[in-house]
Amino acid sequence: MSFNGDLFAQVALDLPLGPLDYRIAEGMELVLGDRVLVPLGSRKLVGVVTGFSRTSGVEEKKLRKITKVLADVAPLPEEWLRLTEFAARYYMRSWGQAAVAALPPFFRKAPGVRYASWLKKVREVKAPGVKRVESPELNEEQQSALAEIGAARGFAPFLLFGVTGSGKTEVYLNAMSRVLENDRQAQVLFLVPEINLTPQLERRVRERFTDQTVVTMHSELSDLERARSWLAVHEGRSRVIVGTRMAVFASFRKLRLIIVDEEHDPSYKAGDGLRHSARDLAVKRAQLNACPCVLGSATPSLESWNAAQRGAYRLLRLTHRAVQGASLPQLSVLDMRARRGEVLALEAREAVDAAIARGEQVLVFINRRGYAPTVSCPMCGWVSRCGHCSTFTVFHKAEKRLVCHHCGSSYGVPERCPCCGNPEITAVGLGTERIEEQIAAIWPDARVLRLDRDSVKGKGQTEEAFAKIHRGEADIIVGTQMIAKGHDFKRVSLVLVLNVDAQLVNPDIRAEERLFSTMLQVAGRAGRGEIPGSVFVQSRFPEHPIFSELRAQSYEQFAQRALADRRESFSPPFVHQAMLRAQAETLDRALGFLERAKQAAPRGGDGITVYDPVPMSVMRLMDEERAQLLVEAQNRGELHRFLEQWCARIAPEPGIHWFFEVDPSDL
DNA sequence: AACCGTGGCAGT
DNA sequence: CTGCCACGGTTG
Repeated sequence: MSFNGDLFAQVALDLPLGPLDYRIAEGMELVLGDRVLVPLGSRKLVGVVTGFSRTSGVEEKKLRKITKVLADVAPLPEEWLRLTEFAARYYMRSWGQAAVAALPPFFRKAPGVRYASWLKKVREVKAPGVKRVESPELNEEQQSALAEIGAARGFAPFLLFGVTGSGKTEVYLNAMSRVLENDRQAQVLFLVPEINLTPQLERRVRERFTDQTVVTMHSELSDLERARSWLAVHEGRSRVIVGTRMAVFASFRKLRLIIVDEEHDPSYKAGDGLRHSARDLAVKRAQLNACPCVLGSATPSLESWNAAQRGAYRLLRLTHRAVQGASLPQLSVLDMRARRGEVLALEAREAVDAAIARGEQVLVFINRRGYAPTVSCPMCGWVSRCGHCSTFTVFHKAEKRLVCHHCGSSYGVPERCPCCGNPEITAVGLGTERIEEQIAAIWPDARVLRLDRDSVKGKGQTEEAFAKIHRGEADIIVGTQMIAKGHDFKRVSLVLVLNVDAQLVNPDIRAEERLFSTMLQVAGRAGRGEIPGSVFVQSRFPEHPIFSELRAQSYEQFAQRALADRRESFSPPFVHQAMLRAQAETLDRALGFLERAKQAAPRGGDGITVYDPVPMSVMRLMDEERAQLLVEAQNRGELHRFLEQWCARIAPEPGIHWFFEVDPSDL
């Protein structure tokens, strides 16, 4: 559809309103998907043309003219409009909020005086010189996975389930290569959880496609770089894009394949804005493009695993480690019940001694930054809390600060208890800093390296720290999640996992799934080279079924049990959920609003359950009190019909900020 | 969401 | 009488 004597255009703007009608000036060239500059009140905003009409239901005097067509960039393609329209409906936002937010900042802001010269810079492509690498023969399993992807016609979702080191990346790269070779215009989208934690993945893609302009898209790029990548893909100059969750909204000429690496990773879920799941939208987008979508993981999300079991996704398995000489590590659980106060069990200490003596490296994994999760007064029970959030503040010893990990506020450490004056306040619990300190005390001659968000600032330092490990310049590495992802540590033979118990008793239904996935990922760091690996997990719940599943390195066993639990407890993926969330100055205001909203809810069918409003687990965040209300439905279509009707009936209240979160990931 | 206009109230 | 702020309604 394009402008054809129509008088009005519908323009989607970044407002909680549907597209607005604008008059088209005589002689103005305009097509669907054009970015336009329009007046709104006293403002000038960039919007996207979503439709045309001969008439408008809006009063004559209200209608205003489109100021300008931003025609120096091609219009957004139809497929992109369909995607953003779908995302807006699905996640309960206006089309404009989904569409305009999906554009890089440079293209969603009203052009300034230097727009033209900037656009020239945006069109300059910088191609880093990389040597081509042909990365190895495929084994039989990899070949058959590749053949199935290659044989797919139209929309075809795959779940590539492959153990750590089984060579999923090779399958991705070959599938991409085929698509790029078969069609000179075809483009591929490669989604990754966090690009900075997997710099070698980006490098592998670049080394493989040296004849292509490979671009990246993630939040750490500057506005100029993001605009550059976006435009290169939009104009078809780049056919390979590697990016984080925002990249699912890139604009393509001819998207023919989507890869979602580590599809289970929680960072695919956006914690702000639309609150979308990039993985789910990737599947939807593949459907809109009638192309294959490959979701890959060693520990798939239970949603994807279930979809594969139902036959909705085609399951591809890689069961062998493709890495030469690598073997699965031996995993043992150390019962910590009888050893209160001990940080490291005797067996763990002996294993560290032995590994160091052999000149091998040890990884100590603890998923908590700082020295201790809180400081407390043993006399009166006072604990350090954030002044802006309902959270404890974490003690960071090196900086001598108490830091809120939710809002970032930091406080001085009091000399004595602010409550009773007791001069002996103590650090409670363990963090990476404290483990580093204790390990240095037990093994004074070992070279200890700590790797977490506080010890390395920025990409350069992170890469340098990893390089140090690879060069063998550290004996014991203490770290968080950061050390779990993607790295092939050739000299690591022993992994210690501390402090998993908090996750085992976490009421969040997804906590166990996340724990299983991180533990398996961490365990996979041991024994990737010539050296056989072993893993020790310390827990006070050694009988928990998750450990036998881990010991067997059996994701399938875990998934079967976890899915049975989910089915029994009527949890996702067997029900569909949405959350109505409200923020206000006081908790009572937020809860009161939700209660009134609940009263206004339409009569849902039997398949809909509307729960009572409750405070969120972190009730106060940055001086805002937060509460939420859960809605569950047997059927997704029914849930969305219900939400749409409900949304229209919710009366806004002053001082209340509210929104829906569809498919919430943490309750 | 961001802006404007209204109206209440404090300060001159 | 003026100026400031808070609130509520509107934006095409």
